[in-house]
Amino acid sequence: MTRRREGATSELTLIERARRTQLIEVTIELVADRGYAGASLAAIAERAGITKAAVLYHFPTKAAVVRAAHEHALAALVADVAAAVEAAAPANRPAAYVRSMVGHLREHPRHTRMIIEAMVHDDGEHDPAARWGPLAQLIDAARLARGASGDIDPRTTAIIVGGGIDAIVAEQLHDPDYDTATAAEHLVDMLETTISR
Amino acid sequence: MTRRREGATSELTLIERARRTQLIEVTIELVADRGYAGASLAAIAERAGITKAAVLYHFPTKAAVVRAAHEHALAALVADVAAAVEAAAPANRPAAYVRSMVGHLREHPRHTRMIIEAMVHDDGEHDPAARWGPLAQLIDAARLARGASGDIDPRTTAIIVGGGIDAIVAEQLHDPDYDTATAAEHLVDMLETTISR
DNA sequence: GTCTATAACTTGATAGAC
DNA sequence: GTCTATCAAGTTATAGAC
Repeated sequence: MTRRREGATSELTLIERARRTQLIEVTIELVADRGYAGASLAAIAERAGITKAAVLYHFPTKAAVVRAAHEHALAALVADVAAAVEAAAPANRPAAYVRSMVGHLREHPRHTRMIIEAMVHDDGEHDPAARWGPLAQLIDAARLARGASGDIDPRTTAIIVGGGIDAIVAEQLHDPDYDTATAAEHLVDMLETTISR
Repeated sequence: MTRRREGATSELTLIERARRTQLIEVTIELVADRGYAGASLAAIAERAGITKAAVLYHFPTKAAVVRAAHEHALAALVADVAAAVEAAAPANRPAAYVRSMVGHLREHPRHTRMIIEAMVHDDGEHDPAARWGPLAQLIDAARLARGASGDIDPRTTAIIVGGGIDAIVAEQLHDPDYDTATAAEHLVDMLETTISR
């Protein structure tokens, strides 16, 4: 009975890749629907149409399944935002960051819940600086490019804006009619005013 | 074997009130330390120094214990913020709201975790408008008092600022040295600039 | 008013048949 | 490669003794 290691995706057969992908997808759906607590091994197996033991054949532990699901959702977000940011001029990158992140989260609501759940629940392992660090750097660079001279704290600005993004997305999760694009522009306005000082 | 109903606190004896209070306190601590998932009936009973059955004598279900703990933390926050807001002139109330909420959450970190956990996890029952509604009203009133005329959306402003408050407090939870007072002033600045238009 | 004892169930995980 | 069968440990909750 061979047991799949957590990494080493390069050595997996096609059907194993498919199963892993399927398990990651149902786990994301499950976490989005019922939260971390509702994503039990039994529930994951049921949604995938296989047994608990079969799930644990493809992943060493339940935690590994959830971790893989989280990493999948996060990687998609990071790739999307990074592409949008790099396509913008340095002075406009903070705005591009806000717009693309709100846009991505709106377009992938289940990924969003997965990421939020992991952020809140992943005990200790989560580093907040990983969240606000990149935006803080973009703000610094943008201010340099614009020649702004006031003394703002990029860390706090990034933290506040990050929280604003989360809140906008959370609102849209509850009220699908909420206009996140306009809200994002509102947030961009506030950010622009702050960093232009 | 009489069974306590959930409400009707007025009819409780003194020692029952003490037990209820104690159970609420240990539950808040437990949720703050280990999250919703870690706050099992067994854990609550152990911290309170009684048995699981004894806990369920004072509350009908485990969910009722957690609900009571959440309501306790929330009531303290609301009372504190309401007092600070009412003490301020209408034009300054949005700022008072931000300062007092950040201040309260900083001074009661365990209550904070409890409230966040409930916000994220309380399935569906939670109404986001209850969060941004009051601040949106304060913003409206402040703009009226100042004679501001631009067209901002109080709802979105309130949502963004609420998210900013959460993010500041979350950061302080992870880095106790983070200066939330200064961060709150930063957020107040952004808010003031927005609503003065 | 608080306990012991236990019911009834779910959890994640393993061993071994096929 | 996926299954059945089983596991020990955890969960909430109840019944009834004291």
